[in-house]
Amino acid sequence: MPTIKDVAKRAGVSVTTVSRVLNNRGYIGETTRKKVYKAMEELDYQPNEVARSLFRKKSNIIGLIVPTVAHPFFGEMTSYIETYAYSRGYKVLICNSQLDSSKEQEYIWMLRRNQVDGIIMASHTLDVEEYKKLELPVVAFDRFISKKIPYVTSDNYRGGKLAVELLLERGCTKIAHMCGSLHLDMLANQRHRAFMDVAEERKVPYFTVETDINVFEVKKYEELLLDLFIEHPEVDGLFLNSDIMAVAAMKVCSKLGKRVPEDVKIIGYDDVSIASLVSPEITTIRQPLEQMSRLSVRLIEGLVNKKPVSVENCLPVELVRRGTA
Amino acid sequence: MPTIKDVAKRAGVSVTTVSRVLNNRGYIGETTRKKVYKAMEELDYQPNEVARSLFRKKSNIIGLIVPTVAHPFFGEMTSYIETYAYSRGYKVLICNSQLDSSKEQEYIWMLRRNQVDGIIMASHTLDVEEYKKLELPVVAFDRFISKKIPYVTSDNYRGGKLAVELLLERGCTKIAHMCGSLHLDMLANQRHRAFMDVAEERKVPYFTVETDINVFEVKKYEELLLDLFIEHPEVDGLFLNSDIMAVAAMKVCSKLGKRVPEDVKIIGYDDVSIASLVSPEITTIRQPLEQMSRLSVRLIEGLVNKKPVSVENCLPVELVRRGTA
DNA sequence: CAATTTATGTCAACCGGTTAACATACCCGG
DNA sequence: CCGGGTATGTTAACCGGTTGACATAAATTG
Repeated sequence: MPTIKDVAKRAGVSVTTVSRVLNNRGYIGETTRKKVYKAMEELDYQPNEVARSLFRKKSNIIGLIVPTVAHPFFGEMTSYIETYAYSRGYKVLICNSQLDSSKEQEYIWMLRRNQVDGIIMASHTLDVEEYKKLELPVVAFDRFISKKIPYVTSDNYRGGKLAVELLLERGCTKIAHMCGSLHLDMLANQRHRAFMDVAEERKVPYFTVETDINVFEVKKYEELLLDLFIEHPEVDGLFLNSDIMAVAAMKVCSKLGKRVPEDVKIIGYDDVSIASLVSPEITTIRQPLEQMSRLSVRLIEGLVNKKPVSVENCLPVELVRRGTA
Repeated sequence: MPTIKDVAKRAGVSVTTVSRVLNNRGYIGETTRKKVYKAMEELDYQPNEVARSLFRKKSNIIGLIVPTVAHPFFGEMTSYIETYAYSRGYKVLICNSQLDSSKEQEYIWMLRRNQVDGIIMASHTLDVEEYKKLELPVVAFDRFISKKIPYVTSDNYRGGKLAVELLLERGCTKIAHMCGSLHLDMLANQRHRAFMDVAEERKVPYFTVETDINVFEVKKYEELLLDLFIEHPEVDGLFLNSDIMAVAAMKVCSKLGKRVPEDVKIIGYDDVSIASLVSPEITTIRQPLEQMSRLSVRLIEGLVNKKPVSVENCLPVELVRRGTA
């Protein structure tokens, strides 16, 4: 790998001059500039960003911790985040925590050792205190940690409300909500809050199916839903916390000979691309994932540049009526 | 952020001693070691990996270029790669090229500037020459570039063969294959080769549906398949190059009132998790994605450590019989 | 023509570690 | 008591850039 010295030698100028060309500072003559560019080209030179990062104390790298990028929601989110971050001059180090808190802690340490400029946390299994200790810019995705740590979310309560209301509007009389662990302190739990509030207010019997703490195992979804229908065959409305769960629900219904939406109405969440790909298409609550992703990056940028940023960033959700409810 | 100097001062030892503790080299007394660890803990010190990378000329970062991590196949792959890489001491910088060659080129430059130890390329839209120029360790995913560049793939020809043979075994009389651009020089194109070979040998009429060069747009899949059925309503067997396409195919069939598998048999490819989640479950050709991912990382490691590695790495595929064929 | 402005160079320090070379000193065993 | 292993320190160079201070000289400008 050629270094700046090689470039200087080849162009017949000093290292300082090359650096000045590279960073566009100070006076540089046109001919010199051309000479330097030519030398760079001939040597196929590219500045060593590691050296630059060291000096500048800025790596232009964002750490992104997700449960797993294999889950379509986080896959899409990661794609949006990386694409936008790149357009802003940032690179993304990806971390799959599997919702395992010791892994999450290790990743945080690793990111710190690697001098990332900030961390977007879409997995939070640690105690609040651990996050507060971080002197790094941190943006939480879908979780409130403290008044100091900005977070991005969408209107989960409203999402939950819209979902149940749709089920009731469609005439459901016994409904269930399947969600992730309610022990993890995530704002997504507000969907369940809304679900219960509305169900109770309308005096509709309801059930809750909580998945394991550390699981995106789709097989598990099926089992749990099967159990639900075995215990409560009269359930005729299902609110699922993700579209993936909704797909699983459709399968379980089909297995049990229940027609969707005739016998059972199903409403998912997120509006990932698979939701509109299956048949019937899944009625769902759409989170503005692209906007949320971009906003996360902008918040990190704001923190990095010591600009004031708003702590609470809640974007609206939208009911997408399709075939399953 | 505390530096090694702060630790030295606090522990009352020299910087060299701290470094020796950190790197476990030379003689260190037990009491000194303890003092140093204690100081590190008290200061919450972590060594600056940027500085270390600079000195060692090794970043322990792998660049991963995929078309988009939003596609389940690449999402799952990325998850496997990152998890395995992390267990081997590597971090992963993720790049979504969108199958856009100028973006791909930019990402390659970026990765080089950032001194990654190697690149796993699962998107290759550039001319072969561009890749050969790279002095970096590169592993290609599903593409043969040159005898110098190791690649990981699975037995695409066999996969294609298994797929068509299954369709024929199931009695299909008019079949079609939907695949990505055949202009991108990917080993996945061998599936189409096999498809045609078998169809011709068995004298079964067949059609090819080629998607656009730069697309994972699922809407497009539907349109193309709809067009296919409008032009050739007698098609009764569909081989799709991904499970996502297969899901789209099921939807199109359902729209047209064709039952799967009774009227149309469908076989997908990859066996991503969604394949066994929809109903009916998708019959598919399984690529050993986890093994392929791990192998890619090991190849990078081998190249980094100047160990001899085999150029051709083709893993077996497997027919997974499920509900759609 | 003097004063600026422009253009470039030299030199050294710095970012935060790592490492080789060399010095010193203690402890232990033969 | 000498020699070698153990333990630690000092110093300086290095990784590949960046930057400020300062010097020099040519080109512009008023």
